[in-house]
Amino acid sequence: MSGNIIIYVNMKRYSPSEIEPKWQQIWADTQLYRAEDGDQSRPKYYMLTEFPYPSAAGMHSGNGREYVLGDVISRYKRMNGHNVLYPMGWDAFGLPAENFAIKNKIHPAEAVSQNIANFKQQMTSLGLGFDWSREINTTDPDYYKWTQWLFLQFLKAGLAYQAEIPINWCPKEKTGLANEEVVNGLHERCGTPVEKKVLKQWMLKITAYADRLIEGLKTVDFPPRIADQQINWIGRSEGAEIDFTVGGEKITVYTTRPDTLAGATFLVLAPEHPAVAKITTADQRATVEQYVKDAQHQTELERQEEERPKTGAFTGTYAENPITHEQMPVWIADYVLMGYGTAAIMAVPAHDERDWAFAKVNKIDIRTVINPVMVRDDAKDFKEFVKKRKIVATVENAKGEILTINWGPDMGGRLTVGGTIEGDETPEATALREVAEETGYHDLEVVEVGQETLNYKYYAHSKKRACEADVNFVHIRLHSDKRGKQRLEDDEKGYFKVEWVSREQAEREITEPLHRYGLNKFILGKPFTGEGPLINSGQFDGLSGIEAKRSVTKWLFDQGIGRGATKYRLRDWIFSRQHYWGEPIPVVHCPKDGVVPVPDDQLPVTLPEVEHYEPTDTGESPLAAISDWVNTTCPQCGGPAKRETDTMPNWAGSSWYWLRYTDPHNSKAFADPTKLEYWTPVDLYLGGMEHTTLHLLYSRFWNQFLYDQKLVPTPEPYAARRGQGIVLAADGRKMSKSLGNVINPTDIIDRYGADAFRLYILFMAPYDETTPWSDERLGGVSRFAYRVWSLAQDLIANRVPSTGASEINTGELTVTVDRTTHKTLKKIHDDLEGMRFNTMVSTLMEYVNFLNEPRTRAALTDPANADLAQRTVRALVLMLAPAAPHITEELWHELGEEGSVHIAPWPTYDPALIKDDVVTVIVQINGKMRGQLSVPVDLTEADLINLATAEPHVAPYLDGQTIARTVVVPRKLVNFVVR
RNA sequence: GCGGAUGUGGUGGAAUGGUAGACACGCUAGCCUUAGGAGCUAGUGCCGCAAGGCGUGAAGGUUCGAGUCCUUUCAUCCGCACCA
Repeated sequence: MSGNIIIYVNMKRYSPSEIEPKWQQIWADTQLYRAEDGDQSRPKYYMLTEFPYPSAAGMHSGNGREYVLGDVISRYKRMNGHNVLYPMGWDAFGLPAENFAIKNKIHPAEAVSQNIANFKQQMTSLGLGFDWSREINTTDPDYYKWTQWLFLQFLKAGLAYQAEIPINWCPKEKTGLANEEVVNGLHERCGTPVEKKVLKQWMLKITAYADRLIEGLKTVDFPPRIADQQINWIGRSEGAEIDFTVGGEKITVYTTRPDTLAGATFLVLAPEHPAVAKITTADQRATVEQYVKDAQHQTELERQEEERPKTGAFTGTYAENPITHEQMPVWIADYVLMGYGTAAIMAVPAHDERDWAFAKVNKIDIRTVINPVMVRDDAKDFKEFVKKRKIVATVENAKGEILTINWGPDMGGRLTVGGTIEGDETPEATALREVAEETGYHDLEVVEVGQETLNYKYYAHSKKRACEADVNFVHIRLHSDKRGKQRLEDDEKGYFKVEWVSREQAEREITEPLHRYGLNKFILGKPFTGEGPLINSGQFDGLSGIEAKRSVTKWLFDQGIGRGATKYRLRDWIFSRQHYWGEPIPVVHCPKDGVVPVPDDQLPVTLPEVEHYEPTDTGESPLAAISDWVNTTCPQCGGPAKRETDTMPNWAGSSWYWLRYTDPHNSKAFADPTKLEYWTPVDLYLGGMEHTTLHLLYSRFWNQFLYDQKLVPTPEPYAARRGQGIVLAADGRKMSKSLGNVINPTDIIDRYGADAFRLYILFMAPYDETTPWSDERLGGVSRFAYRVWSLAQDLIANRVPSTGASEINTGELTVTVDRTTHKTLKKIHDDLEGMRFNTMVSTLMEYVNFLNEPRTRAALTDPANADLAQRTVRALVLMLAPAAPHITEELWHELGEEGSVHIAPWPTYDPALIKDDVVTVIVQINGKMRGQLSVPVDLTEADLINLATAEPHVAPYLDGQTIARTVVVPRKLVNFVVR
């Protein structure tokens, strides 16, 4: 290999800092990445990555990963003959720009344009192939004119409305927030605890599309975690609304469990429920008003505290349970939320944990209406059961400890007291008897006998038969420690220990389902929330599950006091912000005509030039202070009127931006229908997981609405969505300015070049995994780029075939090189199609390592093999082009090509060429690898077995053994099963 | 609590049910030199001098054969969460 040194010395050096800017300039000048509208000669491919908010900090490596992935796919698709649209733009409205402007005393637009220039430069230096002729900016009046126009379509369709509602208010940024922007009671952007404030807000009726947003997911290719998260967020639930008459007022409650209606022993309204004042009796008024006041002053954060005791206030009024005809007190409590369902519930303490806790605190009746049914796995397949009657007794002493019988780990573990009901004994009597017999304690008091009978099917292994037990539960308290002799059966003596354990220990260790049920019911406050046959429910007794729900709902409907109902967790989208730097909501308030949309020919409603952008304390937008702007004339009657001063949230511009890319300069429409028809839907949308329930949901909503308005051609905007993983800092923590562990793409490019950065991004992990950055591993990938360069230089130089000379290297090696090339072509193709970029890079590394093996490299640099060298280096350059566009473009031109490698056709593999004629077959004994054979592919099975039997490592294992079975997988393995 | 995902060397990560650890990083030893953030050679899952044995969070199961399929379980991460 000493010859290499000479080659290195004479070789043109690989210098990313020289070739990368050179090609970036040429690509820009030649508009290499320009997408052609309406080109029917090739399939279109719309590759979309989320446009960034152009912050002052510049691009971070998270953006970098996303755009590099999109770029690689774009380039691959383009080389495969697609008309690729890969656009980029700026989502530049929003508070950071406003805050930056306030701080630095410049106009937000100015701050934005500085940041954009910086971003664009960074993107270019990464070699990202965006079609810049389609660049958009949400803060450009030519763009937000159409954001406003689209908003007016919602308004005209009745899906935009104003409502006086308590909203999430951020006291620091002085603006209202969408529910999606509140995380754990804090504003997700600035971390300030969110308060409630009642304001008149513009709302978009996204809930009207709740079902469609769920259904639409079935028609698109989203990863399950994204689809599930959206479904979860929408939170569809089915149940019933039930009307109650309370003090002359009709109160409607929502429940998912109409089957438990007979178990409802009280009603609870949210403190903000409009009927509260009307139904409260005079003597309760002071208490109720105080409670409502307290609830108002709580922040979201306080309201979400864990293990918060259930508080509430009694209104003094009662409602009647329609099944039991019993009187149910009506309470208010903050565990019932204003925003969900009907803000009123029927409380069923026996079958709901929260209601149970509330009933306990406030001493309200608990009425059990379900007999639980449990089937242990081992009894599933049996038809016949031996019937039994049993009790489980949960015994508590004065210290709150639980009486347990410890059978030890192998004999059933820790239990409470259980036993069989004999003759016509009552459950209560059985429980007292069993406790005394098994533990000796006899000074006992029965606290409660459960109303339910649990049906339990199980297989008794000791007796080898399937049993069905009807079980009653008894809660017993120990009066004193007085203890007599245990009276035990012979098979019990000495096998268990009687032990008192703490509540916590009992919760950990008692796992047997029946004993656990008693513990949950009496001690832990976890009532049974499953389904089973109804009891204590009059005419509905015996019905269970769906059947019970349906019967009760139908009965309610027939009585005229209820109906089936579907509710969603999703709330309508609060679309108002009280800030300067956003799209003005394009309506005018006229004292005569009310809310009047600004006519299309007067759009856009542009932001006025102002001195101050600071938000106000009143909850009014700063625009309200600009009287020149606010005071206008009514488009309908021409009289004096005022402009709406709220602006749109920063999600508005991104709710339709992918549509604008198809026709970014259109001044007559948000986009030409034929261009929309050609380009949409987006074929692949790559973005961050954090947008799943925000931008991704909002933009699907807009698109579905626009589809209904016949303004866009497809119901779903994105045919496929993928989320890239987060790039962590080298220390495994999230990158953050405060930790000082941020990787700046520009630094990496300066040191290693864009191609190395891109290759490392692809190589570091599967694209959707969160993974730490590593400078060391980046160095490894950078060395790979150098190896490619030096290899390619050698091969390119070997371009003149020697005339007449016989090939020094045998034809066999030529075949091997070509075969490896074509195998690699296939693998790279498969990996790109499957988005397995990490293995794509490692496959290329293996390929280069193979070509660099002394024997191969010597052959490839031999003038006799000039043709082989040329086709090999061309294949390498083409395969590497999407990942490393600069080095490959440079080499492509050194190969004598005029055009760009990025519009060269993607190399295809020849299936005939990748077939091996010799394969390695492994030989196993009982599934363990013992030897290998190198054999011709077409060897007969009999010959293969013969060879395998004789293999030196294998033969000793077969000596004197009987071969019970021989498994042969052609071209793969032989497995001898011996006894 | 609900929903989703993930567990493989010192590290990032490879493995259509068929040789576990590809490709890299790091490390060890050696070579070379224009002394570099370089390059080259060899080695590197664990135990063992070796033969060999053991190894994919844990325990069962299916199979000729399991990292991969099934059951149970533990741990970690992400999202939601008083949603009736």
